[in-house]
Amino acid sequence: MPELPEVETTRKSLEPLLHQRLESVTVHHAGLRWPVPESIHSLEGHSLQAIQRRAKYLIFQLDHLQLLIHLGMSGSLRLTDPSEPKRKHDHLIFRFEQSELRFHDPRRFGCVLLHPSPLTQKLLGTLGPEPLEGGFDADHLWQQLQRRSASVKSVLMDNAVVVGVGNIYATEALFTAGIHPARPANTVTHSEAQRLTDAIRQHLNTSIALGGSTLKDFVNARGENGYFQQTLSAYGRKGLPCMRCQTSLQELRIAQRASCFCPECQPLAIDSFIEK
DNA sequence: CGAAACTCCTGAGCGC
DNA sequence: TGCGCTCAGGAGTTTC
Repeated sequence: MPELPEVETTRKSLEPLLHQRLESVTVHHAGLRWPVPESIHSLEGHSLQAIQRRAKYLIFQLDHLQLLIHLGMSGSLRLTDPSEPKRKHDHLIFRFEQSELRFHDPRRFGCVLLHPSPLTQKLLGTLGPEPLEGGFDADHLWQQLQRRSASVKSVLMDNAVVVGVGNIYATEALFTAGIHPARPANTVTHSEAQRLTDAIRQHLNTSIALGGSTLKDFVNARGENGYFQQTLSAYGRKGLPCMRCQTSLQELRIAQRASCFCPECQPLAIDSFIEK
């Protein structure tokens, strides 16, 4: 699933398209998260000037027009030779001068939209700060956590608080910071918020440095797990020994999402963490 | 306003 | 070999 590091890696990998002219757009399946607009064809004939990322959105600047793409749960963008046969779930094909860009998304949770529009302005307008930029720090996070009684994990995953922290990074950051995922957000101390902030940045930066290795679904030609998956300490490790204390990891469902944690390293009871 | 449930979708994994 | 089931989950929408 594309997390922020995968989206950033995708952005960088598409730089060969810069300054190429978009010859045509072919829509094979318009039924994404929102319908692909007919006006997508207005991009034809324009040249790609820049590719930016905001949260998990990619924004393609084509002269004065902007294309907004979100990869959802299962989306990917691939540069291919035009002679390569279309794969199942290749929903859009952007034909540039030198190569083709194909939007592939089996689950169709992604979207391809022209920006700005009322919808895209709403989508981008409610986003919180980027986790790797200056607007995100312990003060900001702590203030946001203070006003919420929901679990700290669900607040971390709220895009209005900070963008780009999905289930994997929230799970890992909470483990690293030693905070139980079900802790009410407003019980998190400022120093814990500092640890969380540091852990979120650390995990995102590490993953970007590894090229945003695909996580759960990735298996290489020899059937081995992806490298980044082997660096995970908590996500998907229910029943396995904690890498710190060997205690068996447990799993909760928080806001409909699997949440693994170490009951020793991430205590929930108040007296447990006050002693430390 | 916040919180929690619900929704979209397909492929993988499993039991039979 | 294949059927039916469950699960995975980003994030907008709905309901309270």
